[in-house]
Amino acid sequence: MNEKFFNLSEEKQLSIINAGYRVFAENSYRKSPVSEIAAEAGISKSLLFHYFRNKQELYMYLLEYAAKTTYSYLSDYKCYEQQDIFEMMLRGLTAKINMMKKYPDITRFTLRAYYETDPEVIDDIKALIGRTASFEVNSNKMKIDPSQFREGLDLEMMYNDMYYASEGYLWENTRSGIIDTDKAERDFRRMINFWREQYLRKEGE
Amino acid sequence: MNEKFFNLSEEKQLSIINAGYRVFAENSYRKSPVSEIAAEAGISKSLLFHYFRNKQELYMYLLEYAAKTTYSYLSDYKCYEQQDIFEMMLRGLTAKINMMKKYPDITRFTLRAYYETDPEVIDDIKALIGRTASFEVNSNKMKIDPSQFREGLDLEMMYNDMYYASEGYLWENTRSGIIDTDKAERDFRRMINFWREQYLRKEGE
DNA sequence: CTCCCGATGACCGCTTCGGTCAATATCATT
DNA sequence: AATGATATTGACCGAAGCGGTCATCGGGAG
Repeated sequence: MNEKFFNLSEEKQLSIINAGYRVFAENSYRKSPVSEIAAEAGISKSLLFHYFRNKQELYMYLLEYAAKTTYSYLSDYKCYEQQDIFEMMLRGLTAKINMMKKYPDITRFTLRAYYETDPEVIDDIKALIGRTASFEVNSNKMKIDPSQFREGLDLEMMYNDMYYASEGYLWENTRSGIIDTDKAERDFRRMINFWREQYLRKEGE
Repeated sequence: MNEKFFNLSEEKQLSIINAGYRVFAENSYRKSPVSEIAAEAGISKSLLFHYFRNKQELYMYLLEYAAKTTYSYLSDYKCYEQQDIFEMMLRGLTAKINMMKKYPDITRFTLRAYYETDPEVIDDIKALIGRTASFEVNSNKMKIDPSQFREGLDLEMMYNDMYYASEGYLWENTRSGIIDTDKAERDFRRMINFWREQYLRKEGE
């Protein structure tokens, strides 16, 4: 790819990147027109092909950028260093929300990439997945002290409930395209407090 | 549309309908090729155009069929007649799961239709939504007796939690295309029992 | 043998796509 | 103002894919 892309203002770069995420998130790789990305980014198709040799290169740049970005957000918010599972949850969700503030469609893009089957990109995608997947697994490695929770609580079910509810909320509020990130953050805080109230052992029990 | 379509065996009709749901669920209306639907249904494109005058008519048939099917499943399982909120939840989810057994992509299709913007179909879609939306609203009309729940429980949060967790589970297990419906039903039962345990007032409290 | 009809492959005109390129607009330097 | 280098574009191309049509095929009933 052309190094001149990095000389662009961050704003311009962002508008291209986010246009790419939007279009590739909504259509399969093959049916995502480069022209639509260029138009949405406010530049001509020719110029876009000036920065990226072809469609495949553009796509792969976006994919790798997404992986790097996701990892850096997760690191910045110290999601996996928490011992308190609620705190971990909150940080993870806050990280995600803040990432979506800057890259509204990056999550949908990544997800669609995960299931992409086009022969032009599938090999590279799988390679990248294999290279990055190892980070996410250790979310289950947490050693949590059962004594802090209510008696008889099924911890696995608790985790499932919280995980699925978060995913469900995000999905429900993402699929229309735009999400009110501030409201989402407030809702998450409320939700996690609710879970604390529900699952944690009460004083004197 | 051509009445001869209804003379086909149910199996053949199903294969056409489900092929349509799959393709229209994965691409926007405009980018969904009729040829792909025909191929997946195991018939020629010409024959498909023999049953449906054009793409628009095929789409609208699928959409109305989806609305009718959804309504009939929800009715059959008596989802909205329940007084117990957990029972209502279970029935609603069971209905959905069983519908997906027969029509694996109908939910994704309906959802995508909801956000479709193509001028060729948008007016008809909105008309149909306006005609059918009135059914779904009354899920909130339930009069539930707060005394059966744990003291101080935020009922709205409880409902949100259950709703989003269900959506999250379905989404997480649907997006790959195939869902193990039997496992999903077992998981839902487990989940709802977990919620009962969590939210309901215990004996002697 | 023939009539009928379910079913198809070949085909058409049109649009859209990825990608190129010559030409223009922009701007700093002299 | 002239020059040259760079940023940016619109017009264009060949190929592919699209929705939709139609002449034709094949097989079962009479």
